Amino acid sequence: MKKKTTIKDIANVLNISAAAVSKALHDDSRISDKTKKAVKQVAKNLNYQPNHLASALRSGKSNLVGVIVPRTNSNFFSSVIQNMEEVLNKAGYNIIITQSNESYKKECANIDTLLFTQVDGIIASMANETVDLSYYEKVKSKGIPLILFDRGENDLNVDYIGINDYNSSHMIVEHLVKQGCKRIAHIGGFKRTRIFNNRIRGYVDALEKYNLPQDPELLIESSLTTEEGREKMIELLALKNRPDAVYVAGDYAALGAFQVLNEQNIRMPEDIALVGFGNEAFTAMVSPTITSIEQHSSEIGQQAAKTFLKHVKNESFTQTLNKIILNAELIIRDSSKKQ
Amino acid sequence: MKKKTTIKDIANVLNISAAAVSKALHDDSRISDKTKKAVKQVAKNLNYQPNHLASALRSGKSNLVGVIVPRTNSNFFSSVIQNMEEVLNKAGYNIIITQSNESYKKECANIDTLLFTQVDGIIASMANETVDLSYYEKVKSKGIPLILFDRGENDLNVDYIGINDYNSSHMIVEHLVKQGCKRIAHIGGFKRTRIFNNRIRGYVDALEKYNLPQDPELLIESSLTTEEGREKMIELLALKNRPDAVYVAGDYAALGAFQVLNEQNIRMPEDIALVGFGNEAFTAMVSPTITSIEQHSSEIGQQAAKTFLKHVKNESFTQTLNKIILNAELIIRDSSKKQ
DNA sequence: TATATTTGCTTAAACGTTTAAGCAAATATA
DNA sequence: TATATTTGCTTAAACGTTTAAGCAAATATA
Repeated sequence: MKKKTTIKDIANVLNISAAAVSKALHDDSRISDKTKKAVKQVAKNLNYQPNHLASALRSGKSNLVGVIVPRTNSNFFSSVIQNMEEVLNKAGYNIIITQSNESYKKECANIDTLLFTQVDGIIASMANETVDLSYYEKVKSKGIPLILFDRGENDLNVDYIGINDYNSSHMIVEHLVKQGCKRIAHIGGFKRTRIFNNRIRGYVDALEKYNLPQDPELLIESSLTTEEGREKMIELLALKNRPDAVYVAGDYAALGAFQVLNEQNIRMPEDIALVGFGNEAFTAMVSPTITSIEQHSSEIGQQAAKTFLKHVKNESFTQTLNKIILNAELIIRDSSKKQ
Repeated sequence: MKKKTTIKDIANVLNISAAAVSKALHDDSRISDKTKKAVKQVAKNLNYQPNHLASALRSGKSNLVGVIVPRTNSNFFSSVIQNMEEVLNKAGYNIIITQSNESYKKECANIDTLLFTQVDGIIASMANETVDLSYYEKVKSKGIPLILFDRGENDLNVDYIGINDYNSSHMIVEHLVKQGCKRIAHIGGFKRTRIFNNRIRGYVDALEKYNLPQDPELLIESSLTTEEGREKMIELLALKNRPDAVYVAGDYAALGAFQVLNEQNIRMPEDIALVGFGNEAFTAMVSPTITSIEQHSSEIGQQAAKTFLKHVKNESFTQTLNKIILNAELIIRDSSKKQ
């Protein structure tokens, strides 16, 4: 195996100290331009690659940011990650992506992995299962910057970037009312998760605002998987008094509902209007296309990264809480467009 | 900020040397059970977390494996990664995921990032754009294990895990022939990429085997994006003599073709049978569902991880090349099932 | 011309581990 | 009982950086 070039090798070639080389490579003002040029040239010639482990160990900074997402194979999360990465790379940080697969256990393992790798910060979106926040408290107590996006909890008292879920529900209900819908159902997530609770509250308040009946059998909590979307849709269709619109709090569950409607030859939007949430790619692929909410993933990713950078910049007075709430956008498609 | 617990803190508590603590934590046989127990207890009490950077620096092993994929938001890649991760985690390795977004430039940057992070190995699937292999040669020349999957090049002469693309094309053509199709078109990838070349060869040879005409206008190369899938389908429909089946070498491009057929009210499979490649989730979501090829992503992920582990186990005689070629599976769905 | 400041480096220690070498005490072997 | 081996540790160096402290030479200031 070839020996890797170190700072000492460069120092030997030029007959200067390793310290001078290190400083030259970092453009220290106390090193002459002549030396800097010479060092950089030799570094290039010897194909020098800085040993990240050594510098991280010495400086106490790994320049690594850990990311935890429920999954990467969704448009939303992969776009958030991509934009986050772009901002962080420019600032000299690299990211380590981990997936929780919506499992609390895996999420804890991921946190351990990231702490073990000595990341300088963690940006996370919590798993559906996560209720116990002690693992996240652990991160906080270590003094490592923690930023949540999309799925976050207020109680943790950390920076957060997300969309206005409450308003999004209002937009959806308003749209459906305009289409002439009178009995609007909501297949929501679990109330214990903040964002889903907000969507539910928005839905309820909007119904009130537009003087629509608030039938308890039209409001269903679920885990928002495709399979549960199917089941809950079947439940709704079994009612004596069927809804004429269904707003599902997640696109994957909306797809389940969509499949059931298709199988039973129930027309969208004529018989039942359907609205999802998340603007996943497939909502524009299926027929009819599904109305959904665009969550501005790129903006969320950028803001999350910038928030992290703010943290490491002025490490002294970090604890001014940043809550960034973006306005979502309703993408109206065929599944709900009656006119 | 709280000072982190180190091995020395534990040593001080027990009045033994730091070296003894290190050995105790690693269950060295020359440390007494009594000491081991005591050390582990104190480590727990003080909430000791080993400093990965220090051990990696000293031992020359980072226990990190770098992964490069064109994108994570596809079923195939996210499943490969998940399975890879499972195997590697069990062996004490963590993974760093990076995306190339099908860009050669980003791919090179990713390689630099991973080398910089001192990964112990790289598992990659190459970007569509990648033709120049010098960056991968760089990895090889550093003596870092390199394993390719799905998209790999023979010339690099490294371990590879993938499916039998040639046979897959045979399966597809055979299936279409059985459905009574006579003019089978192929929207393929670029010949310069090995896997797409194999798919094309398989298609051509299978046509010959079943005595079907080999019309050059039915064989089209493309970048296999959804947009290109649309364009190439439109081209095929413009022929005087239309095909009665279209085999697209990627699901996203197949989706583009699918959309065009739907828009023009061309029935699948009656007018034109459609087959994709990759078994992306949406192939089972759209209507009609799209026949596709399952690439055994979980198997590929596991095998890639195991191949890496083999490399690090017997580092002496590494260079026995491993090429693992799995048989793919044809998932027959409505878009091609005439009977 | 005498003193102060700046420039351009060196020296030495440190980050938190791991590991080769070695040593005394305990135990086994002849 | 004398020697050999094993057990259970310690000592010291090392991995490749960064950085505080310091020093001589060069330059600026009074």
